[in-house]
Amino acid sequence: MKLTSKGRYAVMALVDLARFDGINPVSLRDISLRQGISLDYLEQIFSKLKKNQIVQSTRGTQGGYVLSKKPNEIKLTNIFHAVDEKVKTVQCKKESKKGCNGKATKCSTHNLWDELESHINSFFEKKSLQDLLKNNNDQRN
Amino acid sequence: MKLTSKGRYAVMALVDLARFDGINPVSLRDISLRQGISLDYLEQIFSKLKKNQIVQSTRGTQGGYVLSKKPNEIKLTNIFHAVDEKVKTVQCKKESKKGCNGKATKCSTHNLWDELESHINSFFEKKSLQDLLKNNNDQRN
DNA sequence: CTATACTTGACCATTTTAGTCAGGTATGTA
DNA sequence: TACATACCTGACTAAAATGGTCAAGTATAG
Repeated sequence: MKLTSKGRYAVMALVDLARFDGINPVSLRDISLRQGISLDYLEQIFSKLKKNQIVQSTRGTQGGYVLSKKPNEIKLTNIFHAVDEKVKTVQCKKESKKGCNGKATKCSTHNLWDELESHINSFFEKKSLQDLLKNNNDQRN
Repeated sequence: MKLTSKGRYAVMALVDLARFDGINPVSLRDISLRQGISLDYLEQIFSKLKKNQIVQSTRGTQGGYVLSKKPNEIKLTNIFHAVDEKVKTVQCKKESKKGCNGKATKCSTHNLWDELESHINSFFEKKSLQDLLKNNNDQRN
């Protein structure tokens, strides 16, 4: 099991965005430099965040991104969901109504993954961007 | 995030092993047929399970595998650990004592993954093979 | 002695990941 | 209006992980 970088980068970038929120929107270039994430990759990620109404963009000189909501209203679930970071436990290849993999019954581990998914999702439901900010006030880059 | 098949197969095979535990050890060939898992792949998996003292093997005709402990003593943690199924949250590429990725401080998501790991592991700590058997008494293949 | 079963290690096709690259479009400012 | 800045889109790709296969054994019960 693993978490991919895309989800981690999304969270890092949003924390950065929240922290440097001010008069002007924050440009991806700045985030790229501060967080050490490729600009091109950030654009891919922010494109998805925008589609999911987590951030808003302003074009033109001095443009950039702003959070759509307050940090405490943005749950990690929202972020991961936005960047297609799925908590996908290994599914049975062919799942029918009755069973898995062409068998007549469900495989013995079927319920297990369902439970695990709930368990993990509940973790991400509880955590908001605000929670991460609290722990990192002293970190400016 | 995802769980790989190896861990799932290991659990499925052990559930099968526990269920068909009898006078003779259970051969991998039987498990392979019942669970629809490639024999060669099962051998890889059981080699690791054996090294971690989760199963014991008997060679020769009518040989096979047996659980080393009772089903309620085998936690899922043990199984996943044995087959190298790590709950690896994405680590920072270069983590030093003070910071990540060559920076002076820890990255903003660092603690998050640690917490998540604990959260997931606690789930696997609670579940034993016995728990899975209970839910699947009616499933004979 | 031989069939069965475990053991080991090399190998590989496919998929996913983590980006890069190229070529846009939109807009604030001078 | 020009132009620099910033967002936007989609195609492409090297490297790693995944999910196995294949070959060649060794050990032992009967």
